[in-house]
Amino acid sequence: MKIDPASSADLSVQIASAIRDAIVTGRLIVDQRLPSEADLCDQFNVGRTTVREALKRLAAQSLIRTQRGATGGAFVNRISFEQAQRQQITTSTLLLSMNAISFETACEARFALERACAPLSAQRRSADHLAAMRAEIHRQIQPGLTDEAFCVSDVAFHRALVEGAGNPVLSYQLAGAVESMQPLMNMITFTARSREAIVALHIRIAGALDAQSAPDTESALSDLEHYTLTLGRDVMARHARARSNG
Amino acid sequence: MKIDPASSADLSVQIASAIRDAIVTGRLIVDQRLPSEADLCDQFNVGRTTVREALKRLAAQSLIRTQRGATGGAFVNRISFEQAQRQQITTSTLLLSMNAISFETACEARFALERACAPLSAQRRSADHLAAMRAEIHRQIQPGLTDEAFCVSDVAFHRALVEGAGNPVLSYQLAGAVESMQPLMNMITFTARSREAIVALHIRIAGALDAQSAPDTESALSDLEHYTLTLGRDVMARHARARSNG
DNA sequence: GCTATTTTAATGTCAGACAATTAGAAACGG
DNA sequence: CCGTTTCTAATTGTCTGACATTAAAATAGC
Repeated sequence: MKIDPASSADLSVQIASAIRDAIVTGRLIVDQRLPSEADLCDQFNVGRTTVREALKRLAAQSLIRTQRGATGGAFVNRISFEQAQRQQITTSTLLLSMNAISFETACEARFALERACAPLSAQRRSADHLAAMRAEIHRQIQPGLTDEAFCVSDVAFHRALVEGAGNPVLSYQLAGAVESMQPLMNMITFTARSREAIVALHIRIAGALDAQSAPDTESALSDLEHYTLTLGRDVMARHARARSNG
Repeated sequence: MKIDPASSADLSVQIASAIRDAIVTGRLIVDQRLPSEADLCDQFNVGRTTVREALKRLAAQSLIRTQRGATGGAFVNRISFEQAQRQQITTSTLLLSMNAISFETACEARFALERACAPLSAQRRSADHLAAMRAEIHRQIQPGLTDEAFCVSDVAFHRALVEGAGNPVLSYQLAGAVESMQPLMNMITFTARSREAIVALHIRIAGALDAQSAPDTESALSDLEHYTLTLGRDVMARHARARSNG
């Protein structure tokens, strides 16, 4: 592992890259201890500040974890699905909020991805998944439910659908994608009437999965997409009218 | 923005979280300049080292960028699709390589996701996308092509398919997912015979998209999935045999 | 042999200094 | 007055040395 002190790039960036590369290519393996900060200073011929900033960069990406104490140090971290998903969600959420993504585009992507797991979910969903979905449906018809709680329940419903596919990789990718689009979705405020329609579609989806019918699941999801899109357009139109009037 | 000096968590972690929160919730907006390091030291009542480590953590997530000089400082970064995707790919690649994901699981997820954009791609693909796919097919039948180059071309082919859907959000999610699974896919070494079969399926896919037929595209993709799975199983079996013999 | 204490090796934080970079202000020359 | 050069100031990047904190291991005491 070498760095180029003459390079214009910051030393801490170079060191972080060098170590990251060692991890990605497998030269450093999970749970292996990195040299101590002092050793790294010697190896790279830099001050401790610089080494530490490099390590913090890697820690921010969950590539390493650090431990204090006599037998402490920095260790290559086995990244978990949860950690990876959390990072993906913050990145994607910011990406979407900062880049003027239209509601139509987000909605289309979201349901396209979700439909991807419909056949698998229809085939494999367990009784537990169905029960989880129906529990969320039941929550969604409670009269006093706030908009926020409705949205949370909505996410939980769709997550159960995704989990039903029984593929952790798919769950990871889809749940992250769906969740990162949630803020955009949440711009829709739900009238009593629209909640009713959404719950009706949720019931259709749960029923289709219960019957293990992939086509019915997909068509119910498509209908939900179109309905969501309609709701979104209404909200946009109302906003536009409000802007031009006031 | 406040931190708790009594908390067990590292100060630099707390400070990074506080600033991250301000960015995610929109209290700090894109291109806005953060206070200088010295100001942040005063605000949080910590040393400069601590502030700097917090900023490096945020920089590692592409949440901020820093600039030296008189009017320099740390600025909220507008994260680009490319940046976000690069991060997602390194995270996902490590996640998969570190968590004993079976080839079957990865393969299933990969093609499920790719099939998600088949209908959109069939509907919207431009002549450019078709041309790009056919160019890759042409490259793939070159006799002297290395395995590596074949894989690269394969990724490019599928990326063109995904881009054909004309949805940047979908492209971002799918291209990242597909690319992060590539190392697993690359374990397959391609015989001349298997290349031929794969190219034939690529031709079918391109043809289906040319004809704007979503069902044909999906079925060709499914066949490619099954064929890839077969290849993968063969490789695994060979490896297992080699291990038990040697 | 068990418990309490000390040692030790590591990371976490601080303070102060200097280097490097960059924009803008000031000085200068035409 | 304008363009060029030089200086200045603000800011991040790096180094050094010190001390605080933590946690495991070695040691001492009983």
